Amino acid sequence: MANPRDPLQAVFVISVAAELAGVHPQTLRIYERKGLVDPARTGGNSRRYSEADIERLRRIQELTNDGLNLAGVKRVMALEDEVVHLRERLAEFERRYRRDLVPVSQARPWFDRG
Amino acid sequence: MANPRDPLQAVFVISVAAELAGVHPQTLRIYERKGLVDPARTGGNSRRYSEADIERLRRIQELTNDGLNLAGVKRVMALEDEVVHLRERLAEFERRYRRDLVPVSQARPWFDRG
DNA sequence: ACAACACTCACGGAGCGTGACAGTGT
DNA sequence: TACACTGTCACGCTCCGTGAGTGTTG
Repeated sequence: MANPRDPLQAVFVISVAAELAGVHPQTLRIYERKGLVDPARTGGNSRRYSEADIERLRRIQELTNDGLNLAGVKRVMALEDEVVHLRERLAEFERRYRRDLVPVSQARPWFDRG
Repeated sequence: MANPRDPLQAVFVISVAAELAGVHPQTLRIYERKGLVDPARTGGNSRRYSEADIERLRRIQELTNDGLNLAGVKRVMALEDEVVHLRERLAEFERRYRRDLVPVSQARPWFDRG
């Protein structure tokens, strides 16, 4: 239990999270107020960032380095999540299609032809 | 021919396009330089905006009104295009699945269950 | 008591919309 | 000639990162 490598285990205080993400600690507070990250809190109201939070912070850095402002970052990350979800559904369709329904004799199902 | 309602027919000069989109003409030149729109040009190098261009300009307005900067608008619109494309592929899968492969006796195929 | 957390405020750079200006084309 | 296009430049506003300052927590 309490494995620090668990991506959902919130272990990093703000100064460490800022260092890992390569930004000013104050910047992380700004991101939180804008709704881009939502770190856990201790009983004493201190932020604790998980490995997944750090990954998200790094993604935010990439996007801001590309010139996006925070409103754009928020919307882009939501859309990227949607794209991932749609790709997963598509892959699931294809898997089922192949496994359950395409005759073995049919070498190339329609979704492989174009 | 040359139907002005054709969404690909480039007919509006910049002042009219700006009025239709509700923005300053100079703003449209900025959008073009940033790669957000690409209006046609006449032989005399004047811009001509199509109905589709106007629609795109209105979408840009929506996004900037939501606080996005132009870099964000560009990326969001590309992602939205991708989402549309993925949804179309998904719908195509479902259509084929229903038509070709799901037995009539099977009332609810797997993709309708969750 | 000290270090690191919490929060708010102010400065500076960059992005973007708007207007002014000069030149060109119809 | 006159008007609307072309471009560039400058002003002002907002956004955002950074630092300072102060209070609180462990």
